[in-house]
Amino acid sequence: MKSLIENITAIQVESPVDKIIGQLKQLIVSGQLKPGDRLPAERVLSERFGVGRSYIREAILKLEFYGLLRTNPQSGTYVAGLSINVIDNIISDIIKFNKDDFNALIEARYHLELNAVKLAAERRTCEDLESIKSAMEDYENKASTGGDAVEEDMVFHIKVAKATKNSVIESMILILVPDLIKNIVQNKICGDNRAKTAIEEHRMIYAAIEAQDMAKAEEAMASHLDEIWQISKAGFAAQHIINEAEV
Amino acid sequence: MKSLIENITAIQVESPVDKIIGQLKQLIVSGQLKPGDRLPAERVLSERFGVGRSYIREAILKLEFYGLLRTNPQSGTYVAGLSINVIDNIISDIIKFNKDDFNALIEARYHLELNAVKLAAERRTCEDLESIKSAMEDYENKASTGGDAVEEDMVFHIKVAKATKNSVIESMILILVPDLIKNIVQNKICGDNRAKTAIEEHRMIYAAIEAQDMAKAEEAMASHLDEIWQISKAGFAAQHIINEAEV
DNA sequence: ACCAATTAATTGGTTTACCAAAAATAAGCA
DNA sequence: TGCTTATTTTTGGTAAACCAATTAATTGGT
Repeated sequence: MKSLIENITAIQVESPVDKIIGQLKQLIVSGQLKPGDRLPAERVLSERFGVGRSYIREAILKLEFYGLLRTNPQSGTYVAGLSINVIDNIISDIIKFNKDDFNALIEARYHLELNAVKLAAERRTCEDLESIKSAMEDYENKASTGGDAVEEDMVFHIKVAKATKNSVIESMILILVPDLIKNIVQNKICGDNRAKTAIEEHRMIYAAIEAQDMAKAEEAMASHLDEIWQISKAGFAAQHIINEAEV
Repeated sequence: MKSLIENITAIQVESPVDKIIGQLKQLIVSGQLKPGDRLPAERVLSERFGVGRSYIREAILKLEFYGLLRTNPQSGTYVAGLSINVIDNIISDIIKFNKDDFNALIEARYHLELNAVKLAAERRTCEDLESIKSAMEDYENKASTGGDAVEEDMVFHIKVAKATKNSVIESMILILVPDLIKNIVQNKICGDNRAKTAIEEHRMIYAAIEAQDMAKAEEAMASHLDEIWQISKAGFAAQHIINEAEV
């Protein structure tokens, strides 16, 4: 049964936009399109790649987000003035950017939040403190009534991220949050014991941020995340065993 | 003159998709659209918001990237099963996610790369070592001939990121790279002296990764980035002064 | 031969129309 | 009455058409 599923999923063709992105990459690495050049008109690309213009625009949009293209209305779309080597490297990863690797996800979160909590402790305003405390209490109320307070937990962490006053770090954590939630509920990390200890850990983190003690904040966050990480790894292993059994 | 420019830039209206995202947010926070619900059909939303369907699709695409929506072909688009609080928080930040805050950008990069280099030192394979060394030599060749080797520098850091074996961290660094380059060339961080010292710093980093010495790798990277950071801050201040003078 | 102004062609922005697949509904049979 | 099977409607996927603005070309005058 497992092999059947694998065959099916293996068939799935890469999305049209990724194919287009790959083609554009080829144009660039082959030298037909140099950095700084203007791209052919969207209509031309559409015809050349044998695909609707919608997909061309979608691909351009994606590459624009990564800073590889810059489009001037009524003028044209231009390749960034980066070296071919850089463009090549980045495009290759855009195509395969997925957050499905749970281990990588948890690990990235771990490092990000450790840095975030330190900055938060250093820079938090009184308003930050208020909103963090409020989120913490929401979590405690939900957790003490027995429900899984995964979302409330995440709000707590989001509020901490906001206190960093660094919009880039905040955005990165925000990007990971939905996938983290998916991971946590999937591996059933939220048990009664866990909720109790998490409440204590949150309070430790909050206290450290309030005291603006960066070292203590980092330590508290590390122990908080470490536990989640361990459970996640165990859950992942268990899931793996189940999958193996299906073969 | 400054005030004139400011007035012009202040007029810029938010893009249609951001407006749509804001509307969708309103639908959700107002309770008309609950987590898990299916969104109205794209055509309906298009008519309701008085805008073309392309924009609706674009907005959905963006929200999908952040994990807030999930669209099943030929079935419908669904709101993620997250609490309204979480969704509200995330959407608010999607609209204003820009990497134009150079201080935040450099700072985020600093922390990301410090973590990355540690992981790279721990996990690098022989192939990683090869590609890092190759990138390093490319940089040295370019820098020693006098040219600004900003891109080559970035390739070096990208290769280090690849060695972390963490696709999430790698992708995050990749997202920042183009903006980092923009910042560096804008602030003219690349001088002759700088290139010389950077070569030495790169070699230190490489040596630490080769020796799999995590602590040393972190230290080397920190001193490397610290210098860039200082110059960047100085450049930013100088730019600020220039802008002020224009008033 | 050179410059200015007007026209023609091309651009990305935006909307609309068309398509196959999936769901929901209705009809027909047991 | 209950279940299966057509059929219709609705869905997102895809392509094409229309628009205003910009740019290039051409024309006319000097």
